[in-house]
Amino acid sequence: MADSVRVRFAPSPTGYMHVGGARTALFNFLFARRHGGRFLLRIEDTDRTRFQKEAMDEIFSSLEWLGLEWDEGPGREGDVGPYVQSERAELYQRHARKLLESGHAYPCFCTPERLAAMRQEQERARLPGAGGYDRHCRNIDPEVAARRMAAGEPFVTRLKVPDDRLVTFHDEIRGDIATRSELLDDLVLLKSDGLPTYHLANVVDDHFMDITHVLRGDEWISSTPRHILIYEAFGWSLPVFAHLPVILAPGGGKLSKRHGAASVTDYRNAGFLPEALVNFLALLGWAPGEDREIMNREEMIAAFELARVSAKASVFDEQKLEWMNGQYLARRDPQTLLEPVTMIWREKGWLESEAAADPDYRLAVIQLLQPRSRKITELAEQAAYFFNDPQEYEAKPARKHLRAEAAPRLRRLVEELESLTAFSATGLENLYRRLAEEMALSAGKLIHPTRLALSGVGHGPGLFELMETLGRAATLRRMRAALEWIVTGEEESPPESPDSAQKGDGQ
RNA sequence: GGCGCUAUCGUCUAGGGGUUAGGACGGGUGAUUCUCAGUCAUCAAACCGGGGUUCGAAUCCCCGUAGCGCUGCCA
Repeated sequence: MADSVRVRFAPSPTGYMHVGGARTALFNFLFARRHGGRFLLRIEDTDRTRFQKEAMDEIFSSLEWLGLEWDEGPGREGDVGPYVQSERAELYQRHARKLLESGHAYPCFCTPERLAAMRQEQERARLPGAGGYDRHCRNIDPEVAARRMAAGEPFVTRLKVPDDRLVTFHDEIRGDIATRSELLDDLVLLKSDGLPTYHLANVVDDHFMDITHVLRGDEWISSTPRHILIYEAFGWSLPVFAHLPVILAPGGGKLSKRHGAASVTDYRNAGFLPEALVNFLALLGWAPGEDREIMNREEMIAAFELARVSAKASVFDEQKLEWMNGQYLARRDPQTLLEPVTMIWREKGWLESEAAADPDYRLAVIQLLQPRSRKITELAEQAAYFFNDPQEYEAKPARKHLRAEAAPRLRRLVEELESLTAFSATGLENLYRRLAEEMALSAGKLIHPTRLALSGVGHGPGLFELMETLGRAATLRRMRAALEWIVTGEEESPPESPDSAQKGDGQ
């Protein structure tokens, strides 16, 4: 199985785990599974100044939450580890030395100051086609260079980029891409701190980790010719390349925290389900070709093809994500929602009552709200009246349904409800229908005032299910309170906005 | 500035020389119903511009324009 597929996701632990990164990881994962290959995780932490421990933890927890299990990587050692680049420094140094010895690279003693001045000068002169390192150290006499190195003078190792070469490679998504080598400058392979740059580490690792397909963000397209030159310098064979399109924010531009949510953690906290986020991300830049949208993991794996990945950047449409999340939320086993939703309720301090302590009660509430919520947070927030009697009534429906004429009807309902034997959804519905007929009213004239009395808002689950869940005691208590409110004529008081109960995004 | 990548409804996309240019989200309308959500039905909504190739171009080629990326001892 020497030539079976091996792909990797190689994030750098320098910040939060962006959904774009998650999508790259997902495509790698799907591709590996599709071909019965291996999905590796490699941590690219060669920039010590930008390294963040929390970022590393976030990479792990985000991938785990999304269910993107890596076959090899930190915590799951394979034959080609370690999988953290800072632990492989010696390997890169050895290979940089090889290139120095073979004449493919040379030491560069230029100071950061000189390089900055050089760049400034280039900028000023606006040299067409130039730019990049000016090869100042490329032709230092080898003897001199060796002496300076031995003397401990700091240096970096640079690749000796050949002149006048056409560097070509095939991208599985975009086709053939060609670049003239003289447009590439002599890039740094090994930094003066002894750690490799991304370019060197990436090539060396992909080679020794037997990576067969490099699927990465398209910001790497212009680096790929450099990487190819490095492969050639070592005499190594090339992996297959495929550059994935980027994910943009709605206005265009990078999706960042400024747009609200950008990281996997943000979406998790906002109440999204991992399977919904995965499904949504999969469809950003890829389409199975049939008009399918909702797909589980196995279906996505079975259908995934690189040839069907788009080359075009796509905009992250949160509304569609919400719709998709709602689809998954409605179909979720309510039992699996109990824990996350309870957590939110507990934070809100809604679980004080005896009824709320009962998991069966909470489960019933979840089932009632499930089909009318798009996010876990939204579901949780909608449940306020299941735990506390309404303190006020939504103004608009209250004006309509809690008028003076509703009072006698509510009074009658209270009487009947006190003695109703079957306090169940069907029993309640029968009662309401019967009374409506008896009183020569439409059922709505009874239903709406009751809903207001019980929930304080004009929308929500079916009234009879609501009553059954709330139970007789709470139902009667709330109806009497509403009656009191009507009688004491408080109707002018609540100047609250008609839809103040909306607006549901978790904080 | 240089180099590169990209370009179908507002958004995600299907299609790839001859199609009523299809689906989904969002929006409109209607049905169901006690409200909301859901569901179902239905409507509006697109081939960036200009040249070329061709009997015929959204599709192939070129140019332009726009967006994005790279141009670091960052990844």
